[in-house]
Amino acid sequence: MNLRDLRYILAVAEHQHFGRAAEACGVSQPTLSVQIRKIEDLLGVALFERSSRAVAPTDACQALIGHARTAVAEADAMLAVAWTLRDPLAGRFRLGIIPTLAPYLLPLVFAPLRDALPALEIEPWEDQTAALLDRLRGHELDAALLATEVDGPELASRPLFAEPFLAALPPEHPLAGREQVAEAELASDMLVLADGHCLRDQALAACGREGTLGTLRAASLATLLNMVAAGYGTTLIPGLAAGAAQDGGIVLRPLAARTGRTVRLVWRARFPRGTAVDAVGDVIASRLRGYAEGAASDVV
Amino acid sequence: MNLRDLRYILAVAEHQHFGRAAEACGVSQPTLSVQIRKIEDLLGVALFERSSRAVAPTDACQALIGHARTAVAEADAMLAVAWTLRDPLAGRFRLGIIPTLAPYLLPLVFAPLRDALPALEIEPWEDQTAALLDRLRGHELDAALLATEVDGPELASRPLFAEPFLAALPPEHPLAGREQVAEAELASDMLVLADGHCLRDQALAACGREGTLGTLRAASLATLLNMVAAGYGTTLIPGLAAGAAQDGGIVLRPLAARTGRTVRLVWRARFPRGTAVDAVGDVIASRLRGYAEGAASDVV
DNA sequence: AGATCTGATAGATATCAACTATCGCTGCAG
DNA sequence: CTGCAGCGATAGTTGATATCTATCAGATCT
Repeated sequence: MNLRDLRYILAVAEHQHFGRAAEACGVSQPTLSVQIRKIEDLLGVALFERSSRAVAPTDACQALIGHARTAVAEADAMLAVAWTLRDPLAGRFRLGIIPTLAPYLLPLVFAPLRDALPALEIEPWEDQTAALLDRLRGHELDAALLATEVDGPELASRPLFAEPFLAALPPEHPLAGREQVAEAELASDMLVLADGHCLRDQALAACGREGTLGTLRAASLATLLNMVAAGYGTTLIPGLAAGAAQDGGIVLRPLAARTGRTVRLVWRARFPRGTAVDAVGDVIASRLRGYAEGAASDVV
Repeated sequence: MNLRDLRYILAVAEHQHFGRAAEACGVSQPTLSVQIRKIEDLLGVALFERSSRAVAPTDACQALIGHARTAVAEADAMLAVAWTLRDPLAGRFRLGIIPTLAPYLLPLVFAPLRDALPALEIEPWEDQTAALLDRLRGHELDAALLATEVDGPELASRPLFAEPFLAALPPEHPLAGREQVAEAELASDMLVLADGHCLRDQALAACGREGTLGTLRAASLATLLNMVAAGYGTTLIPGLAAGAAQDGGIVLRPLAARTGRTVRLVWRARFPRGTAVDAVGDVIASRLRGYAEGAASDVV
């Protein structure tokens, strides 16, 4: 049995006339005659009593037609819903963001995203890189903003913008007077984030350190900056966080080698809504265009 | 879009695996791949995200699958209901009966019909011939028991049994002493039913009269018999009414020429449930078999 | 009695879903 | 790191069938 068959039944029942029903269905009258006959054979019951002047639905038809109507209506509803879902730039878009990026990037891009993609309901999800990748692979996220490379055929990624690191120093620190700071000079008293933050590994790598110094494992950049402001050491922060850092009596200095990280958009290679991914990436990249070239502290 | 397509979608969504879904649908895996792709093109949205190890339904699929499930369930329900309607000897059967027959025939055939056709819900409808034929043509009756011939290609009929007429006389009537009465002898003082009763015309015809005598237009046989018992005249009653007539101080006599009427089952020639019509006719004819040959008054 | 309207039928055609065979990709294991 | 296995996609063919046009047969109306 076929949805088309059900539509034929409904049409004949409605018009009580094969010719007009056929016209309403956009087929020829013999088509309808043959198909109705086939359905009757299939169901084992006569649906219509034909005479030369009228077509009357049988009791059996009356009993069945409600189901037919519902089935057809549901199928039509499905098409209608699908039509509203056609726009790849509409609907929910779950976007993962790492914690060292979210508080500083989201305020920048949220309005541009809403303006450029009004139908796209972006749901940010903040977590560390590994957790985001797990959720991405598990179809719990549609894309993620990371600061690391990803490999494997399963995921695809695209760089959005470069984010330079800045040295964060207490005002009384010996290096605070410099115009710029060499990465290796921070190694001796640099404070870092807790395990799992990509920034932790990147900061350590930038200074040429492998292991860890001291026992502090800050859970957030805010904690780290407060510790620096209190004179417990130095740290290395991503450029977008400069605005937040300047409030608290901290000296920011560019790095001699302009070390930084690249913020990337990552998604499953097979994710069907590539258009939405591209659009989101475009908006963010365009908002941050020229950021790395300018002075980190005043472009934002 | 097709109900089969919807079943494919449901299968893939359930198994999250094209091969197993194909097996569940009884088709090959390429069939499923191609069809799912076609539906996706038709809907304009991706339903599944395929990777080499897993098949995951998209958000769009989640939004659509409820409709698909309902549509398929309704179609299945339709088939199930149709299966219960397959038996032509089941369901409602609206049977018209003329007033001069119903009170006497129904008590005879109701139990046999119920025993022979337990699933057939017979709904008797009592009215005069013309009204029954109207309802029959208007699909408001499935068949009717009449005592007249019907013609035209629209209706078909079948004789069930012959019903002889009897002369009903007041005990003091001159003819009451006879063994039998000649039809023409009743003409002078015969009382008849109101217009519209076929028995009225048949009684008049049997006595060779065309017009009407007197002003009485009895609405029922019971009225007529009471009038006869009261000595106002004679009448002619159908044989099956003999039982009712014998109670009331009336003399019944057979007619010399054995005049009578033939009770027929009438139905629309195109009525699809010919099996039910035949069965009902068989039961009634078999119950009344031999009736006309026996003595009218004691066979019943 | 002819005209007309109805649904049914016949035969041809084109669409399409199904199959088998095979490919390409991915992940695992020797 | 290289075959091996699993999975979905693709190609090409075949068979079923829904559809068409043309026509028939029955019934009603003028």
